[in-house]
Amino acid sequence: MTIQDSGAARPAGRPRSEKAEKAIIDATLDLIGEGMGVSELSIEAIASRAGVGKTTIYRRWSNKEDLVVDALSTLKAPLPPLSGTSVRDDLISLLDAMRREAGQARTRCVMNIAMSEADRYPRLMERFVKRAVEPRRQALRSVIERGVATGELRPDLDVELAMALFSGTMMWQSKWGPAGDLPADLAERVVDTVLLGLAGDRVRR
Amino acid sequence: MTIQDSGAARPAGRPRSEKAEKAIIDATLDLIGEGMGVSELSIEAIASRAGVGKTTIYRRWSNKEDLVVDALSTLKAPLPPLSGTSVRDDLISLLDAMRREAGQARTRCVMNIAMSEADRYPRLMERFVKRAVEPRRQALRSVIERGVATGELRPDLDVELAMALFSGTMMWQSKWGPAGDLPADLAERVVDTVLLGLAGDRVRR
DNA sequence: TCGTTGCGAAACTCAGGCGTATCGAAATTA
DNA sequence: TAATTTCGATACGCCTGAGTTTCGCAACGA
Repeated sequence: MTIQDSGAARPAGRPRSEKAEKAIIDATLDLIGEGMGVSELSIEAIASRAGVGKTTIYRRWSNKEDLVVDALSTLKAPLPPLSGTSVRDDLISLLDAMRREAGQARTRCVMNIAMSEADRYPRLMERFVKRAVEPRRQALRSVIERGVATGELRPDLDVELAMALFSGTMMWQSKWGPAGDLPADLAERVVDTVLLGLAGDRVRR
Repeated sequence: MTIQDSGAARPAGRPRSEKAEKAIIDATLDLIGEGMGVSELSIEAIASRAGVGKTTIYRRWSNKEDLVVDALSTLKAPLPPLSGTSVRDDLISLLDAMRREAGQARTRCVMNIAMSEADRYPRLMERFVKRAVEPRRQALRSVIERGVATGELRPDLDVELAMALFSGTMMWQSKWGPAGDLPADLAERVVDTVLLGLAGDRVRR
């Protein structure tokens, strides 16, 4: 029985530095947050930014894509708590979380990569979608389906189309809307506009 | 008075080949259409694809960005004719044009570049927005404003928000929607859903 | 015919980045 | 203390691609 016996036997030699590992991931996300695409990222720049030798990177990841996959996987997707009192309130909570995230440069840059480099790096996207996109999509779907069930939303509603309405509008605003932060009441205005419809009660088909 | 005196005096020597120029632009757009980002594009690949020497490129453009700016500037933005009979019909025409364009690989790749590389290549984007985005945006705005004026749309409608609703939804569908072509009736369904609202006549605020 | 300019092809220099190897120092186990 | 492994730093060979130069030929005006 040695002093250290937690789980697998610790191999001889100097242990790997967790600090270095974290610095590498952080440097990668930093550079992505400065607008670099995956192809512009260089291992040398990451090593330099992290204050680390290239060896330390290659000892852990065999190439750039593996590193980026891991780096993006660390991005959490903390969803806002939903009150559940009304569909309108929950939708506003979800969309307002999107609005706040769209104010962060890093989030915007990651979304850029997701939007444009999905075809070139399928492994990367697969994990990113599973980790970051799917939970949000599922939350939005649940709220909308509940609305249909409770009668707050039309019974014949196309749920997928409704999801595209909300997500697409917020995405569009963050990309092509007014520069700087999105207005604080944007989520509420989007939700009310979508729920009520552009025609108000003028159109009956 | 010489034989040739049309406008500026023709300089001595072999004239530049318009065919080569066209081949260079086409090759550039081809490569973009195959999913290449601006930074992945190489002058060598363009020259090779165009069947042209690098000299012939550098004689016309001083660097890659200038070439890409010119190449994207040649993309026309033919807007669909609008019947003007109803706002609903015109909206469907506009959105259906978006849907059809989203089916072309080249259009999707150009949009990818527009979405993700705007910050890195501001000159490129400035011209592209002016040439391709602005006309569509203006057409959509006109239709919506007309709808407000005629009473087909709510008088208190936020026009910019409405535009984001339509554009963002179509964009979202083309990027994250079902693989392959978008369904033929998508534009109509989006327009009717947005006009009527998700709540139907259930919500009065 | 002669001078000029454009053509494609090829060779060139230069910069940057990849992935590997080697170094002495540091951290750990035995 | 000895053996082992990682550390950051640095150098290395290699490749890609930018932008330039040179070459022999082609297309034009005079």
